[in-house]
Amino acid sequence: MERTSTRDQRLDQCLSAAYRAVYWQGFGYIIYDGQFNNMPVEVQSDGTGTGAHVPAHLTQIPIAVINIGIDCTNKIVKGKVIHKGPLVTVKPGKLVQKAVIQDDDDPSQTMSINIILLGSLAKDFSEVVNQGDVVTASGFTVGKSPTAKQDKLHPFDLILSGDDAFIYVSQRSDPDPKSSLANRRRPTLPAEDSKATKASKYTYVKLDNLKDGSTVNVYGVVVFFRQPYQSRGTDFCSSLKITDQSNHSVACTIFCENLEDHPKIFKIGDIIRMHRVKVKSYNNSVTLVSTFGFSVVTFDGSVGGALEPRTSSKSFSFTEEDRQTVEELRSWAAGHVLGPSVLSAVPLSDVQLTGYFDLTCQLLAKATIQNNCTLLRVWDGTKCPHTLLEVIVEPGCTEGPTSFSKAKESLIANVLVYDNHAEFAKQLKPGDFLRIYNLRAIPGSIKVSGLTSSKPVEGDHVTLNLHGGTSYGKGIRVLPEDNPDVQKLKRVFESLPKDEEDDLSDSNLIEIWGTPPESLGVTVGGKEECSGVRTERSCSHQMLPVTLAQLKQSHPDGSHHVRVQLRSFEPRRLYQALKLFCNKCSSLQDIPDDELVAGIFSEASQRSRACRPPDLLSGQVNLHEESSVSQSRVLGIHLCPNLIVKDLMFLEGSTLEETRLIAAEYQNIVPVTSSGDHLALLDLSAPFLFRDRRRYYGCKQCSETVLRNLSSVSMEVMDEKMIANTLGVELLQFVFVMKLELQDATDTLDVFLMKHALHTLS
DNA sequence: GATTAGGCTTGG
Repeated sequence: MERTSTRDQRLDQCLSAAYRAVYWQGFGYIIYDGQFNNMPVEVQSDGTGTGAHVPAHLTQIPIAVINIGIDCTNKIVKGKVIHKGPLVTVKPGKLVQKAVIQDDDDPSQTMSINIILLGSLAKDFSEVVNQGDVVTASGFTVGKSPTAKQDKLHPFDLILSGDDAFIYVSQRSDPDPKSSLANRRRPTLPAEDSKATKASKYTYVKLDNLKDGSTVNVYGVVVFFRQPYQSRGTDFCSSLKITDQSNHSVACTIFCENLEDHPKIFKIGDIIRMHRVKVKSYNNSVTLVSTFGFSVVTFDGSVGGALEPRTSSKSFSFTEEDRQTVEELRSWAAGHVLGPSVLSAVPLSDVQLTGYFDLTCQLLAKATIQNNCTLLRVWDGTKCPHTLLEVIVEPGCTEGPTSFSKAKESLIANVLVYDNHAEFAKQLKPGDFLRIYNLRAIPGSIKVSGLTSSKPVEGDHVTLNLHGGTSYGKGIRVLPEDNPDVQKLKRVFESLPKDEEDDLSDSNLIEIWGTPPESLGVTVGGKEECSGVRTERSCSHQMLPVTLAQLKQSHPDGSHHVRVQLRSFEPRRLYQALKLFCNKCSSLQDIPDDELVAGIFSEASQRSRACRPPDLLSGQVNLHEESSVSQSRVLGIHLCPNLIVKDLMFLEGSTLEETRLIAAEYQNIVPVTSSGDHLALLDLSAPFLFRDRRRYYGCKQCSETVLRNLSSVSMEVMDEKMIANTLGVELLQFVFVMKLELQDATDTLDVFLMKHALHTLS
């Protein structure tokens, strides 16, 4: 950021908006404070099955060709809604709705893509569109899918936001009688429906009616489960136990090669539907074992919960009858004790000194402790009443932030996971929402090969361990964003007081300040090895990322989350990032160099006449310079009568160097010049105050300096703010400013990062 | 159309 007028002007222009909008959150990501564009978006909900409302000039493109580079202008994407997530309030008034659509025109094409709807469109969509509807989207943008790895769907997302975005609902096959909007639509009988009707109707056997050797379809409520684990054969194995209204409980063993195909069970009480399980007798009990063509779908078990099927099945049928079955099982289960674990979900604040429990939490950081032991640093927004194990981690072993603010740190629990769970933890990423099953709270602290430090043995201590093995369902599961418990957690996090220093504490700043920029790895990375600008940093924000193109269209006051590449940054050296900022007029300027300041002092010194203002205590010091005896100068020293001598001194006629030397001895020096009988401050390009070895500057534009009636001045606290206030100076703030040039596939964006820096300068 | 597993902890 070299000092050029054009650059300064640009900075000035940008800053008033950018200052409000952009916060320094570590250099890895940006929060852009703005609201989603709230333009009304029409959802055409009374389609007749022909897509007649879609304007003719729009061209349909297949889902398979969607790519970040495509031109989305006048393009439409059509697909059947195979999954509809809940309407999520990211922040008050900011809605997000996620759905998955599948290419419906080409049955051989099974590619599905996530569509993300923002703002009012999200709300409309959530009210009007049902699973099974065929929708046509236009005015979308394409973003990289952050969940592609997990959901195995399309590598890109369709993002619908703002007034260009439209959803045309052209068909639906499964009317929801509860939706009044849906009822307004004409009953449709498109090909879709006949296809659905053709699908063989499944019959489900109650659990008290299982005949040995038969292959059946069943519904049940989960009373026990363990996460799938690698069997000694070719498959992963899940074992679970289910029950139903017959009160019989049946053990099930499921073998599937792919983890994806295993039942996605999150908690006891989940509802499960299995197709093609074989009834086998073992130890005089009936069991169910998966057989060829096995498929499974699970649902949340809470009464009134969303009816979101969790399945990897591409072709998946769900009828009104299914809906009823699920609801009936939910109601039935609500009145029955399903197992001890149903009560085992415990927040950190309720952790007992001894016992096992399930913890729903967010992973903030993780670290390898030993070959078979990984530390998970997690939180759920509540504070554990017991002293938790502290773990010392060797440098370079941590993924995610290595330190947090005090406030956040007090909410973080260290969980040690062993063996198979340490192995599983390799795939976890900071920010993931987790449920840790059968976590054990052990009273007292345990040393882990000298790597843990026990606090003084006072009060209650507790260590959280997830021991190896899968007995009692021990395990870890990553919960999806739309999970109701995850939503709850997010709300808790949002309600916590904002923690400004969370990502860049003072100590971190000081560390950066003292570190050559080259070794900072450009600070884009949160990982230890910051070797280049492409290091990835994940953060714990829960907003869906938007593209830069979308961000540029938004109003500049809300929060956005972008995933971008850093193209360039300025300045290259951190000290060059230090600027002066005026809170009043938002102007930004460089700190004047000593040469300029010395010139101002020198000029003022020559003008000075060492006057004696009537309201101050004044004295003079005659200076005879050895080098030129002919020239002597007079330093004027003025003190406020009602202030202690050392507290504030107005120094007249001194050079910069002299001022600096005197300022080393006296606490507050205000350099002045005289005009007639009155004192005046120097040109405000020079510091107006030398205090505690720091120099303070005032805004030329906003200051209205007054150095009269100083006799009546009294200050309760003598600090730079009070002094500036007394003198009519608008105090300039020290700030770090960096300019980043960001890019993604859609656009580039210049971003200014600002952070108040005063407390780090010494 | 073979095989896997068939809950039930204690320890870093």
